[in-house]
Amino acid sequence: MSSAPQTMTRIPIETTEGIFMASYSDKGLCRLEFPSSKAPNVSSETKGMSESISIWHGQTSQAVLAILAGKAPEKLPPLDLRVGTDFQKRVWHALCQIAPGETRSYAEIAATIGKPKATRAVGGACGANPVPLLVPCHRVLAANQKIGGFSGGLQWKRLLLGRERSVFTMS
DNA sequence: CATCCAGTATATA
DNA sequence: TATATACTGGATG
Repeated sequence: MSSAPQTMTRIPIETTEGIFMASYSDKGLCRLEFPSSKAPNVSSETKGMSESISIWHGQTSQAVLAILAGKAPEKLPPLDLRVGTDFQKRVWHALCQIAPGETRSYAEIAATIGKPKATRAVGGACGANPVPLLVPCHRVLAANQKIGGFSGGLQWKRLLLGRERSVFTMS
């Protein structure tokens, strides 16, 4: 597959923690980004937006806000996860099974997908997760409930876990 | 707590 | 194909 010009629509999501950026393709939510900076402009031009994307964005916004509040999202938009190996998809799917307030270890996730030794690979899959929050990669702690690391910024992991009243150990 | 080694998947050259 | 890397885990000092 070589360069497929996808019509990506980027729409900001305003939250109490900042402006998230949601990218949609014609298949669904393709990527979700943490607030990069102060996000000065919030154009949110809904001109060339299709109806589908408008609906998806509503669901995404609701889901993000719910998660930031420490609750489980009621509904999720279709995720366009064509990018990603079978292994990664298995990992992401396993992450979605973690209930709010619950935490799992990378070893547990690895065992769940049938690769109990691929703990490190699981970490890599989490880091490659294009849709954080919706796929609760932040609920995955290292062994012994250590906070571990987080590609999007350790700060987010701590914040989200705190929102869900999850307990974790400092490394 | 700091270091080192083990075993797996992915990215890049 | 070879090498480096990753949101690890376990053993060791």
